[in-house]
Amino acid sequence: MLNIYENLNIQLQNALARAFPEIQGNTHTYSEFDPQLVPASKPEFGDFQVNCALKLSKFLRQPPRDIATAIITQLELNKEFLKICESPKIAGPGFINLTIKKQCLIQEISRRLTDKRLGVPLAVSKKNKQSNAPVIIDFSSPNIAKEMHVGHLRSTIIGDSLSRILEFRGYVVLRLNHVGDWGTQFGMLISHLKEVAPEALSTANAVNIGDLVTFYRQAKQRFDEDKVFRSTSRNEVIKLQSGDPIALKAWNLLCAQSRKEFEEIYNRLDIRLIERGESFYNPYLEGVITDLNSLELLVIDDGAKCVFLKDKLGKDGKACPVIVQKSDGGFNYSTTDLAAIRYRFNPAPVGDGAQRVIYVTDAGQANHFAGVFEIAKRAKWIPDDCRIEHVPFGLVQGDDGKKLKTRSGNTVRLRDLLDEAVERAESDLRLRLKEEGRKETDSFIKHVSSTIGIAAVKYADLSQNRVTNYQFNFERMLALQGNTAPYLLYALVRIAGITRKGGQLDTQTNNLQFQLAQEWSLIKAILKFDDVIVEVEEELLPNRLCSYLFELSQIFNRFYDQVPVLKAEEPNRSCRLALCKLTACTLKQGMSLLGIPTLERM
RNA sequence: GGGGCUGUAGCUCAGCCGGAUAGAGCGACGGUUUCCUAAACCGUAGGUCGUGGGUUCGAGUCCCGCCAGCCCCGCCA
Repeated sequence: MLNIYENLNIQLQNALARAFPEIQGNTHTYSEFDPQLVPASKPEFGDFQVNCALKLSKFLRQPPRDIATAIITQLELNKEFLKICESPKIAGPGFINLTIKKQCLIQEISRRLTDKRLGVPLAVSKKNKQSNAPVIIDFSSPNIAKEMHVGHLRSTIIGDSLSRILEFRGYVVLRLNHVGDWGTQFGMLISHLKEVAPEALSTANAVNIGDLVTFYRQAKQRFDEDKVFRSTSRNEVIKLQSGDPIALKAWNLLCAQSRKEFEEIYNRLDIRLIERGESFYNPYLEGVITDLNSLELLVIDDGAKCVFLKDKLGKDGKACPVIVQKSDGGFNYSTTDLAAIRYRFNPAPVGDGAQRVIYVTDAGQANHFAGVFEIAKRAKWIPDDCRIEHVPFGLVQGDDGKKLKTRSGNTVRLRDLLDEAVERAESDLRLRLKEEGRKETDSFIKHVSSTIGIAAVKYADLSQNRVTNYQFNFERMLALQGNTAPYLLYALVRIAGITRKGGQLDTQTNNLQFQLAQEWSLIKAILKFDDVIVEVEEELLPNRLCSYLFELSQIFNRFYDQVPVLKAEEPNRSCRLALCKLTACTLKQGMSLLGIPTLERM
């Protein structure tokens, strides 16, 4: 109901200005002009409430209820307002409760029945020239030569959903996979392989990903324990970064091997990404240093080139440094991230010309990003009308509240985690079929259980506010009831059932009419979709979309349970079918923005 | 030592620009099926919003102190 909200808001601003002209001339009272129009906190209060009378009371030196009365008087003089809204009511200490006219809601519903975007407007960029400027979402970002593990789950799922939401709003979204393909750890892997498995560095497919992981672990251990190995590794990185052909070939082979593994997971999750690893920014690293140097931001400390942060204080009360070039001449992740920021905001052809850059990484990197963003801002690499944001998320924990591990204490591989979700979904389904005496084909069972399993993993993650740690639990996410993917999928299955039993969802919409409370609450829930999408775009919190879809499903299930559709008399039958259709479209669209496909039967 | 995040029902969590009597789900307890998939629906019980101050007409929400947990803090990413 975005359009209704905006319309009402303007009417209220006008009413306020007419009722109290004295607040108009006051320069510092922008907030007093705000009618504070918000959705009603409870259904009894109507659809919207206006909270400003209480706030204005002090400024105007009048009781809140008098102020509310004056606003209402002005509103009721306005024909435009009377078309939309029932007569406003003053409640409590001075709230104004607004109820939208039923005819107006019906109009909105019939408009939506023919609107593929379900009321969600396309975003209009503030600047015309920027309308094609991409939004960059940097997410997933696994490391080459490692398998994807549970640590990549949240970034991948949340980043994908945010991408889908911004794409739906009409932005050009660049989904960048900033894979770790360039750091010191890479040098140590190559050094180690040179000794133990040189064929891996010259022959394609000589080692599989599992072996690579083992080699990586060994290399890491040597790196931590052996000084000599540490310095050969660092040399190896420098060789690579300066374009040594042998090192480059080895590197390419390792990347190709890992890429196969990643692609498999992304295909299962139905996630598209453009791989643009850290190595991509290699040609731009030097430029970062020269730029920072010419801006006089660089300080050489202990042999390393650093930028000292303004606000943050380090250990001894001194400013906190960010190292951008190590004493051995090598660059590190801060340098890469700075080069990436510069490139992403810089106009083409040597940049992406982005309007907004979003990083979906764990909350542990908050300090790092705060530092890097500060430097980029001081270097003026971020245009004033552009945004850069770190979208942090908490740890994935097990039931014990600690970082999720396997029983043997290893990190959980993402592929194993997905396998288990699907297996559990399948055994639930088979048990259910047996109990109900249903017979289904194997391909049906496979399809349904893999859809449910993956959906459950995604939904469980997305439905929680991302900033808190997330307790991973198969039973809970696959539960047949509650705020889970299966519950939402089931609501859609019920609607599909109505279609199968002869309900034509595409019925005439000229003369919609509704009487029952269950119908009206469904209507109001459907109409909130656009508000939710716009809110998620701004706040980057997909859990708000999940809550909405859950509520919509609950309200629909109540409607389905208490109100007959197919057996109703006309015109109720057609009108109810229209609501079913809109519910289905809204749920499907919402789920697809979460990256979750839906089912006809389950 | 410095910084960040978190603390809300037995459990897992929502809570939007500060607004009316703090909400869900699970679990517990009780009910509903000649009817479109009961993977559903209806009802009951359950709270000192970590804690102490402050700001405000009004604080779970903002500010300050304290307690607890997790994370980060110069050559890993």
